[in-house]
Amino acid sequence: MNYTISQVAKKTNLSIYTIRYYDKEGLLPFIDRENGTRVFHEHDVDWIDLICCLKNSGMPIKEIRTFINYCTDHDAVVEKGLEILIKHRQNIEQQLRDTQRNLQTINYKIEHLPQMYKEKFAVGDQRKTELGTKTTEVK
Amino acid sequence: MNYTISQVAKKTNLSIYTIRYYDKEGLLPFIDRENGTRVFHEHDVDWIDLICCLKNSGMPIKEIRTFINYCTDHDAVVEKGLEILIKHRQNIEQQLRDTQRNLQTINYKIEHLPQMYKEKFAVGDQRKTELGTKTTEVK
DNA sequence: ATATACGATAGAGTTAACTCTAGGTCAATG
DNA sequence: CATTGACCTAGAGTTAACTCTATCGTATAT
Repeated sequence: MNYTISQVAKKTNLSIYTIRYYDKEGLLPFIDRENGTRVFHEHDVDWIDLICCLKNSGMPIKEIRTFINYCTDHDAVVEKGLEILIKHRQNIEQQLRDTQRNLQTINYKIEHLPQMYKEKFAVGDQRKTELGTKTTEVK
Repeated sequence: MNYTISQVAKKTNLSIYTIRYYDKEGLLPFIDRENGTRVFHEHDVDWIDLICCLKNSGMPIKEIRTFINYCTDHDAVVEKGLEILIKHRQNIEQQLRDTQRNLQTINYKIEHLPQMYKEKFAVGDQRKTELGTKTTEVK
């Protein structure tokens, strides 16, 4: 089964612009052409899915191109490509930890926002800056 | 205890440029000045930490400004600010799921890369594209 | 035969988030 | 009193990743 660029756009949730941009940037050197028109095969979509995973997890286009080059270069082949994926997996694992920490932080901040507000911005009987709160508030 | 901009830069791992940029963008309307020079207090660093958490978890500068404006605006105050944080927490929870999915995907792709390579790029007794494997290939 | 639709390219424009440069103030030091 | 170092602003420059425009080619439908 073959696909046109607009069909692949739908399947991958990329815009047609983006797919052509990726091709221009050397991410899709394996796509066939018929009279200049791109022809996508089933397996191409698997590769594009991989590219999307790398992009979604923050790998820059240039590095994705390096990865694809390794994969299409018959000397380096899979080993070098695998090396990149395995290294990138560590990034994703780090992202996971970072996001978990962000979640903890925001939970803490949600709890403490009223107090942070009071300490810095509250007006009324107290002064506006923490000079005023220093009387009631101890660090 | 007061801090200069370069001390805050070290504490927060932001560059001096970035801190001034954030100020320019209205993220730090609460910073005091002495003869034009910024003076940072302890509580300011708490607020900058919150800003960093929001930024690290993908909130755009404009939205962070909106949040800060709510917090410094004595009419809207905490409720509106809390609303934004609570809504943003959902984004972070989504990021967590997305990252977990990315991790699964990359694990799968690491396992299957050799096969993906064979299917699309392998040479030898077979042709280079899948045209060879289907003999002629019909649309 | 012309309009419509879809494909293509080259290259310009956009956006976010910095990052840096030029030029200036001010306080302490030799 | 000149130099050094840290601060300031305005505004220009950078980078990544799109996103769009202009223009063209081809095929099908009316």
